[in-house]
Amino acid sequence: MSKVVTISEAASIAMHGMIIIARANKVTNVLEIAEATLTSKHHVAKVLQRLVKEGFLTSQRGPTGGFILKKEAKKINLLSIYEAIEGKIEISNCFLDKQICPFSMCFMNNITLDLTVKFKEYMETQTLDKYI
Amino acid sequence: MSKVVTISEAASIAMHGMIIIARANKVTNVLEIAEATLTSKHHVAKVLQRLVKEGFLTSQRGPTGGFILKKEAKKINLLSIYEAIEGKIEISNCFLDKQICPFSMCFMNNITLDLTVKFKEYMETQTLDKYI
DNA sequence: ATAATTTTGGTAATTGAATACACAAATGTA
DNA sequence: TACATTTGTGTATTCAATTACCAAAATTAT
Repeated sequence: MSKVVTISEAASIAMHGMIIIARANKVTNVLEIAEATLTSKHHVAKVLQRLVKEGFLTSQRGPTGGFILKKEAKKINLLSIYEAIEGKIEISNCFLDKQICPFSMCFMNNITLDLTVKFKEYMETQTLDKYI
Repeated sequence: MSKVVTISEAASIAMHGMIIIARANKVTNVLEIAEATLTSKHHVAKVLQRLVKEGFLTSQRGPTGGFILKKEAKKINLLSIYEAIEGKIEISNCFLDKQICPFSMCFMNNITLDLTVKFKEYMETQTLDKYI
């Protein structure tokens, strides 16, 4: 079994985690998110740290500590979360990063490009408030 | 820079290689394909061997040896080549392989599934004779 | 103050893909 | 027959990305 459309666990934790926090509407900690997403708390911690640095979350240490949205749910879309973790999605060039494609017109570019653009467009429409 | 639609070098070599062989319409060896695809001959060798075992190519050892299509170009599509290398493409289940998605209706399944199906459908229409 | 809790940040371990290598087997050519 | 060439097979190494772990810093509550 293979996959063409791939999303790392990190990106998944980021997006699911942001939705969980948006829904909770209160300070939520690593453990709660790890349990809700069925992933390791270590990985969740690392991803949430990143989201803090990127300005998506505010963190609070100590007992009763955790994370809370820094911006309105309506103003955060899934694409921005995804790209905060993975880096900007590439929408051009050879899908294998060859400088010179051995074929004058690469047979694959069309389909991979097309699907990537569709993905980006969809993700951009998905704001967090749609999942509350 | 990140990617959502990913294709391994192995799968790329397989598809490009099959097109090169189809175009050449004669016995073609590892080195010729490695040079045309700008990849390592070791990797090419490994991939072509797989294609022989999977019934896509016939191999010929010794000087003047190499590989040639086993079936008509018209009867080979890119999807079958891709899946011969990567395994069948998964078109269902949670994109993170969780048995239980933490959300009643996973927000991601729709888009990843949709794109994967589009990819499969497109690749199935692409027979080798279209690239000769 | 002390203890418990939680984030933070650095490092380690794991995984999988890609690449490299060596030698055996087959085949064509001189 | 001897030699050069090419595939076949197995293994080993390298490399990058992902995931896991651990100790330090911060904060709250008792």
